[in-house]
Amino acid sequence: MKKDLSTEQKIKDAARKVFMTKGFSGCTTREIAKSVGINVALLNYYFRSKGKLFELILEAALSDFIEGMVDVFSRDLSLEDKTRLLIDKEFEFLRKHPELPLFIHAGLNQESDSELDQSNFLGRLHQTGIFEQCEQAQKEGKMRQVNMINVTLLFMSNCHFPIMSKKLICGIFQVQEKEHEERILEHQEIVKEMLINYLFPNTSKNA
Amino acid sequence: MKKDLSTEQKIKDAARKVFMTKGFSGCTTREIAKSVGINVALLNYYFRSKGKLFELILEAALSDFIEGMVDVFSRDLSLEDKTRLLIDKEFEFLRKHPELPLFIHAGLNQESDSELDQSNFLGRLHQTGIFEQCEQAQKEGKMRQVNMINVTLLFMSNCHFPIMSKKLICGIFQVQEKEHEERILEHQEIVKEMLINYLFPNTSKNA
DNA sequence: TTAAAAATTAAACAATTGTTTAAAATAAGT
DNA sequence: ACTTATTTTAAACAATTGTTTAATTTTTAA
Repeated sequence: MKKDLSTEQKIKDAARKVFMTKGFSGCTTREIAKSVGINVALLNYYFRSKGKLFELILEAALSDFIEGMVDVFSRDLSLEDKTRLLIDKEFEFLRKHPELPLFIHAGLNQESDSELDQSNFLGRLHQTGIFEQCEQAQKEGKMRQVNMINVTLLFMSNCHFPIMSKKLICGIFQVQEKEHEERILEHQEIVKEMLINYLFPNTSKNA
Repeated sequence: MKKDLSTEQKIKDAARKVFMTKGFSGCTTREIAKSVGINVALLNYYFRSKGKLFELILEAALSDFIEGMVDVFSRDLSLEDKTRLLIDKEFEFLRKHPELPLFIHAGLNQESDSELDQSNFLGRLHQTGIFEQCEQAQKEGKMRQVNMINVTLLFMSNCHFPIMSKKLICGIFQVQEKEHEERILEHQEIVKEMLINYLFPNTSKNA
């Protein structure tokens, strides 16, 4: 149905999959090459080194995640609706890419110093006007007075952590994958209600 | 002042530090041995292999974390007070061991199948009577009807994630360590209020 | 003191690592 | 058709990996 991608893209796809599940030092260049069906040397021909390839994948993963936020923030919606939509979209996205959050955090710790600033993710977020919208709502007393970093932490904590802690939760509570999925589904609703209630206390006193 | 520990313990301590910051496949046995000041072979003399040593450290890390919860749950306090105390203790603990959450999650993913059940963490939690206390409170309408897995997720998400996402947050928002610490300090209060309000909606309508 | 046990080391092991070199195959351009 | 780039490979490179063996030092105990 698909296929016939360029060799360069096929390597990227394979590297993404392998790096995601095993981490940078948890896999070998030969492993990646083998999963594409090419020679190891070709990997260094397209990308200069294992490290360079990894940075590329990590950067793309981070971008994917940020763009998801930008997409929601750019819409013409109330803050409450944006919050709800963002949480729903994020859970939906993470269900398809559950290994992403752990990969990003482990990956950032791998790199000596995060060259994360050059991507200008903050700029991308600013462009959406989300910060002004929050500032305005806070001025009008519609939104709780909370720093935007803390707002981001609230959102990310409650969306990302439940997904990335699957093994821990299943291990501690001795439940199977099936029940975990149900709990996550319910958690999605819990998080929406809790965050909306906390961030916009006046407008949503009736649950 | 201290020192004079057994060689076995010194290896464990060094391994913990190295594994925590670099992960299992991100470091070498020689690196650990060197940081203790011993020969590589001695590491395999006390612990049979790198993998065995790692499992030991991971197990201990998980235990540390669970025991913190058990300690709080075992006290004679109301659920609200236990929640507040648990969050405070957890943030305090994580400030001292910020690399712990990421280490645990990455470590669990490293292992083929989590032999996490044999530790009987669930049993340790049950012994504290926390589940009965919650069940009782939920029956009396004092606590929101939420599955204990979801309660745990709420607690862990909001305590662990803010700490483990330090590099990501500092990278995106272009802030230094100092400001991040301030945000975390504030976040601790935010999480306490938000969780208390959500889990015990009737008793704490006045913030 | 001396013999057995435990702790520690140096050296070697085979396997694997990321990367490079030089040759071969394929594609493109004329 | 022929020459030149481009893509791909096989092989080798030196370095590093976890682990083991055998010898040596240190401790224990009789």
